[in-house]
Amino acid sequence: MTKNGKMILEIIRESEDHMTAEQIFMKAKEISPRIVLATVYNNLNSLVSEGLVRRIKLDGSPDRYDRNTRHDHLICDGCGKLTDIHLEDLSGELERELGTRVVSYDLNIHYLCDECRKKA
Amino acid sequence: MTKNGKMILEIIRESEDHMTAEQIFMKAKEISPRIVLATVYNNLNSLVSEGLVRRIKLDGSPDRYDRNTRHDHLICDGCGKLTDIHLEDLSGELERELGTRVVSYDLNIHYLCDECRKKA
DNA sequence: CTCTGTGCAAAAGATTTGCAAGGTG
DNA sequence: CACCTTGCAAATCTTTTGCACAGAG
Repeated sequence: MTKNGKMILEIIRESEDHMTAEQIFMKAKEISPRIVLATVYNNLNSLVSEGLVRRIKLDGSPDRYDRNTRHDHLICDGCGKLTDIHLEDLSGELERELGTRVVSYDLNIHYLCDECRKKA
Repeated sequence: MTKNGKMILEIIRESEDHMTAEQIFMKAKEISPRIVLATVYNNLNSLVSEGLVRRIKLDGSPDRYDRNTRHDHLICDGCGKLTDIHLEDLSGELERELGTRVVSYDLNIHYLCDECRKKA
């Protein structure tokens, strides 16, 4: 793994929230000012295909990147806030129901967070 | 609902597969040759926010549009094939676990289809 | 007559690519 | 020396927007 790759993985692992490529790029520039956005994208693509990083596709905003430990996502339909939750792994159950090997799955749950529920 | 809106909804409802905006545009042009891609996008956005159509975001290819009946998706990581499956509704279970009202959820299961499994 | 959807062209946003150069082994 | 990542700029692809007009109510 390259220096830039390591740095980007580290940035993602250390971050509390789910960063966009742009945000990762900003952080990376603090460390290595000559880095360029394309390099961040290249590395993100590698990290995703190696399975070290997870890409989250959202409606109406750029992709987010997340450390790849098994968990699910709670998405507020009001403000777009994205939160990690740790539900039990459904893979076994899904495999039984489907009768085929499951590589992985994405479970994104849409809800309204407290603030947005109050407003509505 | 407008004429174009109805037509586009009809195209999506009648289609077996999960079409891109471009493909919907092609079909729409057969019916109404002066229609323009932007109009298709506008209508798709309306249909999605009215909840009549579901938008599926994929990695590395344009969004797909799907009739909005509760179901889940099987995505082959080899060839990208997208299939509908009908698992039981998990909303109740999720609400119990999360202790909050669930608006909806997306469950996308990654696997390898028969052909891709043979190749691998 | 007014209002909203439409066609059109152009813009915007996100991501990818081609290429030359640089660093590492 | 050979290779692969990088920086850079430009391209690409998808989707959105501004505007003038047409058609429906």
